[in-house]
Amino acid sequence: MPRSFLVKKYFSNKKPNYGELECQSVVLPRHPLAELPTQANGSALTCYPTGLLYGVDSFPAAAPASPGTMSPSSSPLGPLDLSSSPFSSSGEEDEDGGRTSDPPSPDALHRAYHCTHCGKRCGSPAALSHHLLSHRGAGETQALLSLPSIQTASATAAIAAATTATATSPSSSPRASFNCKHCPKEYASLGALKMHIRSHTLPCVCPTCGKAFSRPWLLRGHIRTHTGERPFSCQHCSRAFADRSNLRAHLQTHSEVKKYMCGCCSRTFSRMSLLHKHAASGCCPAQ
DNA sequence: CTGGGGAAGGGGCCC
DNA sequence: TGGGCCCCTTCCCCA
Repeated sequence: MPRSFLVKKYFSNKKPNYGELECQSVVLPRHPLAELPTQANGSALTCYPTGLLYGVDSFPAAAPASPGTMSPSSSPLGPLDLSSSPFSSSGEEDEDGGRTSDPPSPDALHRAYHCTHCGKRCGSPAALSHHLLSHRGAGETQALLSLPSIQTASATAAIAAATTATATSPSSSPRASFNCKHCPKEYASLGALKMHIRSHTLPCVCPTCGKAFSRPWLLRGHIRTHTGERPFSCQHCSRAFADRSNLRAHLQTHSEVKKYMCGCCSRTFSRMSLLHKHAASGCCPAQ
């Protein structure tokens, strides 16, 4: 999920204050990515990823082309000021140190329309998206329909092979680029590419059920589904959650004014998915 | 149909 | 450079 348009680190503030979770306001990008076909469901991952078929991610790898860069003013789904929320812990706005999905500033948006490959300036996200296609060679868009079997035990070797074999410099790019061997994605750093490749090799295997994950912490979260551990408790009710993001979503249910607002009817929702459903149901037929 | 919970994916940042 | 953690987002399922 391209989220690079989210400038999360305006200043350093590593430790989150979960008392502020309820009063965060976020951008409500209504982007077509939500309608893109998704990858294999969970059941397909319950065994080693032998012979997995990976769908072609035809979406431009460069995040700025994501519709998420659209100007908030262009969307009916605008940010919502929740300063009046009854569960606001402090009443101060944006206390989270920029870790929210608040709309990027106009200046940031302006910068987002620059091609990360050649620096070309585009007038709109769509123009940038179209321009980015010019950087994509035919070979890059090949579908990986027959990914070689990769046992998790050899994941490290696979990563090494993939990175060394794919660290290339696109002919049209002024700087080094690292292309994934298994999908069309490309990254500016080797580390980012290696991180991505883990999503193909899935080196973290659950000892209980054998399900494989790309990151150790993903595996830890999964293990909680076996152990029943729920370390994230709601301060407003007795509920507890295994996942912090789920707690964050739950906290929205305690707020009278949810942070995802429909720009047409001003209804608010606790989750963006609910807002998307609402929009798709015909509230905003022009959108 | 809507709202909410559970589970998971993945990029970015910090150490 | 890599691990750990951050956050956001999505899908699925159920009430």
